[in-house]
Amino acid sequence: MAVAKQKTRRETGERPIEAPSTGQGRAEALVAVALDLFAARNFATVTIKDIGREAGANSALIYYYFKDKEDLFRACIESAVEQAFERFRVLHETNDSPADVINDWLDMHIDVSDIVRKMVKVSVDYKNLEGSQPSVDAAIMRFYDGEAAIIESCLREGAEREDFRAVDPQAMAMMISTFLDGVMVRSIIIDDFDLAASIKAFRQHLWVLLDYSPPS
Amino acid sequence: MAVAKQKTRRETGERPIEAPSTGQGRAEALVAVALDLFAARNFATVTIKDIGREAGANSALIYYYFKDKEDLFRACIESAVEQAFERFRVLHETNDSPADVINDWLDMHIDVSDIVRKMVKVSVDYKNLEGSQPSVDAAIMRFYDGEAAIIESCLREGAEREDFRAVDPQAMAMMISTFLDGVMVRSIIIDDFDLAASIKAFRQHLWVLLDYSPPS
DNA sequence: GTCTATAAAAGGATAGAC
DNA sequence: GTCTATCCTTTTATAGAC
Repeated sequence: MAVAKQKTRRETGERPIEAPSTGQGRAEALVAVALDLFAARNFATVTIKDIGREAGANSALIYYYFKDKEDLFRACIESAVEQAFERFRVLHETNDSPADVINDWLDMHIDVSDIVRKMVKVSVDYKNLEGSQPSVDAAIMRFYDGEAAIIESCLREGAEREDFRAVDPQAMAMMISTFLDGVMVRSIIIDDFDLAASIKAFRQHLWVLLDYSPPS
Repeated sequence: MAVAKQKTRRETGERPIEAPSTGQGRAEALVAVALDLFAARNFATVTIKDIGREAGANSALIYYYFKDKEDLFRACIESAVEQAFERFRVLHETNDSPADVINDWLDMHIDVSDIVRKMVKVSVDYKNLEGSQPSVDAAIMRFYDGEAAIIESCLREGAEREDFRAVDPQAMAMMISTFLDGVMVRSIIIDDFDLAASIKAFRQHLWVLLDYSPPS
């Protein structure tokens, strides 16, 4: 079969990612561990026992906190969206100029690319499950819609302030976020893909499109 | 488990995708069927029996033509790359202007998006298998390198002919193909994503970057 | 809450008939 | 070449002790 299989901690001598928690917080710890595994492999290849082992708990315990494997997976997706979105929210609350927000935004995709990559990976994987759960679909769309809304508002405000050329904000926002998704897949497919360089080059092109001269 | 499971043809009343071939061509037919299934779901969730059923053959027959499931999967990836690349090659041989080639290129991603999408999906999935097969890695890289080479040569030639503004061809080619990858993931993740509109909007932005006025 | 033990099912792979 | 039958392993999920 040769599906990549997680080695036991005993085999590798590694410590578990999180100190084994008990009681309160255990569910969250399981979700954190499972998300990492699901993102690194996928729903089908990660076993309940892998998750239990990595979390320092017995696999049967998972069924105490979650209905079944899919229920845990849903919790993972929602957690990933939540994490990624939280970063965005913080960014959006700063009162920087539109150009600064877009800058930070792109930087964020460099700095915390692993969170966004996990989100993309797990979202794709989710489409392999039958019976899309409304709550999960909603979570994924909340991420994408939220992303679009933030970029769009920057583009609008930038145009009003005459920092940017006036463009169709919706189309431009779509292009930006689609490109960022592309960066994430590339970094999955191609081992030595230079994510940071790719995003930085894109930024330059974006400024040209917006007719914006960044302060050197 | 509730992983999306292919219904039998008997259950759905559907006909098999290809008329069941025998002898010569059987391996190719198996690859074609398997590629569709692997792209629609993924390596782990598609079973040998699913493939046999859909191909109108007994699952044991697969082991006559292929060493194991992974061997078949490799053949699928190579087939997907081959198909996608073949389209590219034909395009590149036409003697249109650089702008025309880029235009056709983008159009091609609209027209045969399913082939490219399959390639992206399967390439991502491939990373979940342990022990990357050099031949598969080579096939995937051949696709991406080939893509980059074609776009780059268009950009260079366009700049020479002064159709385009002179830009860093490598960086620009990378941006274009990364965006196209982004379009493919989006169309996987978001059900009602308008792939054609997204690529068309991108084309307009691209012309701005290249300072090119397309003939209306 | 957490563990041990195990039931129940599914899937990859093979032997051997035709 | 293609099929039938089946072995063996893995994996999800549960029952029940602690």
